[in-house]
Order: sequence, then C-alpha cells, then structure tokens
Amino acid sequence: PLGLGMGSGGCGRWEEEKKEDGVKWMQLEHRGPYFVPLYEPLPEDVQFYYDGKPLKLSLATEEIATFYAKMLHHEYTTKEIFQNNFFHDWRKGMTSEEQEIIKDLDKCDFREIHKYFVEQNEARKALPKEEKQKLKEEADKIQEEYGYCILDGHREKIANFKTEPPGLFRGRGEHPKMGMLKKRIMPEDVTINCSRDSKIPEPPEGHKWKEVRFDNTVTWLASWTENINNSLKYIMLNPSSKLKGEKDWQKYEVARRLKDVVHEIRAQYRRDWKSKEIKKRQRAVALYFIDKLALRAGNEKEEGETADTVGCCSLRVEHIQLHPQLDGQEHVVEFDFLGKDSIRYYNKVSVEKPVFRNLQLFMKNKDPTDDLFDHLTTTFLNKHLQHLMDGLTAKVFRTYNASITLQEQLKALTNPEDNVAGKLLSYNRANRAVAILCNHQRSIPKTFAKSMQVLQEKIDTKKKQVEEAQEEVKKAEDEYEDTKDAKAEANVEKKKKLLKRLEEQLAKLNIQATDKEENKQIALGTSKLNYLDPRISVAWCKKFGIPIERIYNKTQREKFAWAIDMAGEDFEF
DNA sequence: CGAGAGACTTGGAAGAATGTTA
DNA sequence: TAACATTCTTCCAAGTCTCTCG
Repeated sequence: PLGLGMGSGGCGRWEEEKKEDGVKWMQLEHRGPYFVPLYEPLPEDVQFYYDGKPLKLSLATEEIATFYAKMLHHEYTTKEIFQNNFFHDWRKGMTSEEQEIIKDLDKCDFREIHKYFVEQNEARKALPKEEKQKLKEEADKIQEEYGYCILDGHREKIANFKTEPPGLFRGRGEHPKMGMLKKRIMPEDVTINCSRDSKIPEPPEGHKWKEVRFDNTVTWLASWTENINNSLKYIMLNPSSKLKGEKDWQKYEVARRLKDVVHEIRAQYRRDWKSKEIKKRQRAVALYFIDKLALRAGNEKEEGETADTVGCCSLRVEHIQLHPQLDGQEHVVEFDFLGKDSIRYYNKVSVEKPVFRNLQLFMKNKDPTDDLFDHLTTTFLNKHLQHLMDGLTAKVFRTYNASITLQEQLKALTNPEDNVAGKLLSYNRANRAVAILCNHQRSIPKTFAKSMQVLQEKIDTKKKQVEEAQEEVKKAEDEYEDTKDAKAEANVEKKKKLLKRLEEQLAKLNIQATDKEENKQIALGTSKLNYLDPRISVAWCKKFGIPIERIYNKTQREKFAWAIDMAGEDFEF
C-alpha cells in the first residue's frame, strides 16, 4: 500500500533541492502507530493471594498487578518509593470492593503470577523452529506494514512505530516517580501528522484519532502525551533516513566551524575570568568547564519531579571541593556529582589559577546546596555562544571536543605496521579516550570476571603451545643439521610456519584481553553514535585498509551512509 | 522576560539474535 | 546441540535548546 522502496545508496541522495526555511518535507504518508495488543486475562488457575487467601481481581486491577508481578525480582520493587507509587496508582484503578480488601502491599502475594510469566517466557523460547519462524514472519509483516513511511518519494524506516505498552514507570537513579502507572495509549490519545493529500491513516476499528494535522515544519509522524511527566512522545524516523542523516551531517558541520573559532573563544573566556561583572565571570568559568571537561549545559529542572542530577550551569557548591594543593598538583578541583541518567561524574582536575580564585569567590558565604553559578542560566550562556558563532550552543563543544579527540588519538595511536587487529585496538583506544572524556560509563557486565578468566586461560594454553612449537622448530633444525636432506628441510619450514601462526594467535588474544580490560566500565556506543563525526572513522578505514564492517555494524553503516558515501581517506575534521 | 510547551538528540539497560564452546 | 557469551537491536527515559505566550 505504501508503494515500492527506493532502496538506500544511489548517487545524489545527500544533495537534493533546498526547502523553504523551517519546512522539513513536502510529502509524508504512513500508517499511523501500531498499537500493542490489549491485555489478556490470566488463566483461571493462576491466582493472586491477599493475606494468604486467593482473591479474584477485576480485569483492570489484575492487569496492573501483572506489571508488578513481572518485576517481582527486580531491584526496583525493593525500593520504598517504587512500592508506594505503585500501590497508590494500583489502588486508584481498583473497584471499591477491592479497595476495601487490599490495603497493604506486604500482604499481596504476586508469586504465582510471576511464575506464570517466567514459564510463558521459557515456553516461548522452547517453541519448535517452525513456530518461531511463524512468529517471526508475523512480526516482519507488522514491520513491513507499519514500520515504513513515504517521505518526499523515499520509503523510509520509522524508528519507533509501536506505541509504548502500559507498565510501571522505571526512572533512573532516585526518581521520585518510579513505580507509577504508565497508562495504555489509545488512538484517542494520538495526534497524527502527515501530508494533506496523502492517504490518511485509519484508526483501529471503532476508534478515532485525537487529531490529524498537516504540519510540514516538524519531522514527527505521530505524538501523544504520556501521563508520568505530562510530556510529549513522538514517532519519528529511523537514523538511517535521509532526514535524520542530513541533520546529523549538519551537526558535525557546525562542530567543524567551531574548530576555526575555538582559539578566539578560549582567549575570550580567559579574558572574561577577570571581568568586573560577576555574571560574565561565572559564564566564563562555566564555559571553561564545558570546553575542558565536556560537561553538559545543565538546564534547570523542576525540583521533586525528577532525580536530582546536574550539569555545568546547575552545579551546586556541594558538588565541588577545592584543593590548593593535591597529589603534587596545584589548584585542583574535585568534582563529584550525578549527571544525566544519574551517572556519577567524579574527577580531579588541576585548573588555571584565575579559575580557582573565581571558584573560591563563587563559593564564598554559600550553603552547600546553593548554586555554584547563581548568576548564570543556560539561556544566558547560549545567547552568548550564539553571538560568538552562528549555531553555537553548549552541546557543540561536546561534539567538537569528542570528534577532534578521536582524530588526534587516531593519528597518535595508529601504527601502519600493525596488523588489522592491532589497528582496531588503536581505534578502540581512541574511541575510549572520547568515551572517558564524555563520561560514558556502563555497569560492569555480570559475566565480566568469569569471561576474563576464560580468556586468560586461553592465553596461557596458547603460550604453552607457542613454547612447544619453538622446541619443535629447534628439533627440526637439529635434524636438518645432521641429515641435510630435503625432507628435513621441508619439515623445518613447516614447523616454523606453525610457530608463526601460533604466535599470531597469541598476539591476537593478548590484544583482545587488553581491549576487554580497558573497556570494563566504559560504554563506547554513545560516543560512536552521537559524538564522533563518522567521516573521521571512514577516512581512517580507507587510509589503513580496514573494512568498514570492522568498526560499524549494519545499523551503524545505515545511519552513517552519508559519511561512507562522501568521506575520502584524506578527510580532515 | 520567564515559564512552560514542544521538538528533537542523547543515554544506558534490557531483550533478542547470533556466535562459540563443551 | 544445549548452554553460555557476545553483539545487535529495541526500548524509552532524560537530556538540550527553541519557541510561544502572557
């Protein structure tokens, strides 16, 4: 129904006619969101117990109970806030009779329901091949039908074409709303956006859309308001789409423009450290942090609505400690705060003396919970940046510093003499330098210690094999020494070849172990996907003859198709 | 101009698919 | 070929930044 795909690739895809200012598309046609299936009641023999006695729940109450039951062994359910929020919202959904009975969460027994879902999961996994195949085909059919749209004549993949299922809200960190009920999205909640003359998507049988609009100044296909934070959610295009790709390209072009003026900007904020206006001084110190440490801007947040996290402009006095002297360094600032997603930022940095002096000044006569930059807002900072360079905002510094770091590190670390594995280690190390700069962390994988041990054992085994092979070579050589016959000579060659192969394998394993260890707590994905100009990587691959598949998987290659298309080996960020 | 709405990017974790090993 | 580990993909929360409105 949506017509034939145009495929990706093809020349000229990244340069098409200019659109009017603010206009994002001329044609947009799609099927609307795919609605997740409605709730299916539990079988009769799967029971909920209250105070030790089975209790048959109404459909709505049962559905909410299953949300909790599914998470029963998750750490979330041990948290008091989670329990309270859940219980509060659950009770709101109960009939008055149920409300009369169910008054204490501790008396609720979800274990049988939990067990049921665990078994369902296992049953699904144990399904025969053909059954699995059938399910796969059904999913593919939905993907085919709802997963694509037509935008300006191109068939484009949609990122999230399904509505989010109802469930319990899982915030990150100490989120005050964790455990609250996330409501089911109905067609009546959904606003559709498409082009006026397109085939307007049909709402599901018996339903209607909240609204249909024809706004080509935005890129979303559908939207709804979620009930936890009362904010909008959107259905948008996949990163592989032309629309997103061009935006991505543009982002890196802005960052490249910063490269030309960054020296001047740095000189200016150094001058501003001495400004008579406190506001300017705070701005200059904050900008120094944003530039040097790749901190996020740090918008103000509504207190009590979200986890207590901060960025640069929202740092509080309690988040830094000043050490005139520390570990042989001067003017050390010790940062310790929770950033985005409640990821801890901990860093000790030696700063320039005027910065240190200014910080002392900003902290004077303040409580720990007072804002460090009390005269500064992100709006004020960004206004200033906009004035320094068209399109410049705080986040551009993160993009710029990330990309320039990758480029420099690749230059410094890549040894042309290395084999592919060695070069890839260098690439990962360059990537890692960026991830560390941006504080992209992950929790240590559960199996880390074990798999590290397995790898170490492999290395030990391989070492022994290498030693044995060395002796074999020696033996063969001795024999050749004695006999001087052709057969013995051939044998020497054979043993040497074997040794060489084993040594290579050992080297590869050692590289693997190094890479793994260094990567223990570092998440490379975010920087790779969002901060590193892909043209740097493409150029590096071309220059050193590394196949692009070794650094980008299929999804990443699709997202970065524009860069793979356009970057030559001499690309400079 | 300041708060809130809106649109879009960025983020780690969980779940699914795939690869490897005993 | 089952069990386990690794990689890929999906999920959806949480940021940034601009725009709008009183």
